[in-house]
Amino acid sequence: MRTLVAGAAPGSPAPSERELVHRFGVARMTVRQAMDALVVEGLLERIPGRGTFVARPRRMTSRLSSYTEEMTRRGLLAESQTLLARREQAGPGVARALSVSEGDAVIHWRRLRRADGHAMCIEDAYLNEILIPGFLQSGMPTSLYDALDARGLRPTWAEDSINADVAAAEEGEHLEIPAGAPVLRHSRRAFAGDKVVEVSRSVYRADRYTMWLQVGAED
Amino acid sequence: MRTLVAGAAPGSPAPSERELVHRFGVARMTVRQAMDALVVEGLLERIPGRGTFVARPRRMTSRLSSYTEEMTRRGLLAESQTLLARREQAGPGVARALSVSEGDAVIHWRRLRRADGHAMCIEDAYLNEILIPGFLQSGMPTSLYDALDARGLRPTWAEDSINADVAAAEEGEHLEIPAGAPVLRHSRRAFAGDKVVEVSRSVYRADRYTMWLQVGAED
DNA sequence: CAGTGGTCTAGACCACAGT
DNA sequence: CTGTGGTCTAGACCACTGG
Repeated sequence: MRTLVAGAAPGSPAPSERELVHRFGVARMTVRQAMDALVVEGLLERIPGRGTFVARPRRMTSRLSSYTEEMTRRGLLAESQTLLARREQAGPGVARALSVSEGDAVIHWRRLRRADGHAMCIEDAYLNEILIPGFLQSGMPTSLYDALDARGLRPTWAEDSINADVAAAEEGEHLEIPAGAPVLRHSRRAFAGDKVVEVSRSVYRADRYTMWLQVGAED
Repeated sequence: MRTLVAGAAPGSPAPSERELVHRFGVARMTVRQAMDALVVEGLLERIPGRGTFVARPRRMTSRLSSYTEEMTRRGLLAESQTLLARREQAGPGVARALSVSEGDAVIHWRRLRRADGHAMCIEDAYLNEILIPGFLQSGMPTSLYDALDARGLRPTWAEDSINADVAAAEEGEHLEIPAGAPVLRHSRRAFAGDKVVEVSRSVYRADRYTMWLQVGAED
């Protein structure tokens, strides 16, 4: 049934409901229910009195993308340098954010991230070790989200907070900016289903990074 | 029909389809279609073999909200002081962002925004005068988004960019911070359908404002 | 005008929950 | 077992579009 839409160009007409009734020998309500599913998926568009058409792809609500994906999209080469990767006991803040108990084992992964060789941000990621046993031993992956994906834990949504601040001294050293230079701080709780799979705090050089996002959905 | 769901607690059962058939004297397909609409809206949840229930509110993909709505949600009183409201000719940047031609008439509206009486941000909004004729003459509304809504132009999605910076001298005067203090800059192109209805640049005091958003969708 | 989607009827059989 | 939603049939009338 989806084959009707498979490679069709946006705007091209789909077969009419009554034609599909004859072609498949089913009732029109049945045809309509099948097409309804494609309409809510955004693959088809009905226009009363005219017909049903292949919809132009709807603008997506901002998808959750990793640093690597984001930089690649900007045409930059993403690199990461691990500054720290170890097992820790969750402190009160991290425990609450990860929805674990204080003292539970978490993985703390700090990376300096570069784009085209230039220091861009420092990211502190915290992961629930229960969800990804053996993560540290298995060799650190390049992309955290890919690694989570391989375990069926790719985050699909997140709660983010963003604010402006100035760099602390040690942050400035890694980012190659003076202490007190403006930075963008980005905190994230990333979810797969209703499980928190990642909590992270990132600090970006304000002179090199502007966050882009699309909010809300078209229609 | 929605009254069936109006004040009901999440998880409470809705009347069964066959009961509604008897109550309203319509066919079951009709009842199902009406309920289907509520299901896709996320108000009802079907459980085969058990019944239909009032759904727990779905986590929303970040909705587009105005400053007023956002502050209200935080429990703060939003206030606005108009610093400037006039007709201008679009410069190159604003023209491109608003998808109009350079020199076309645009409305420029600058406001100092407060929360609980404290200076929070300065917002420069640009509107396409073609879309909202007589806007300046009709008395400035409190909420821009409400005013657009009344004209059927409530933005449903936007392209945002966010970065960190330091306050310029005149910004600092309005925001009551020294020049050079950290600020969050937020630019927005807001759309209703595929029409750009608002282009804005806001500058927030970093010490008072953290942006919160939810990105991606559950499921 | 003929063709389209939008809506509706009055039944039917199925798989599945709970008792 | 009964009741639920899931699916389906074979029609029907409507409002709208385009030629």
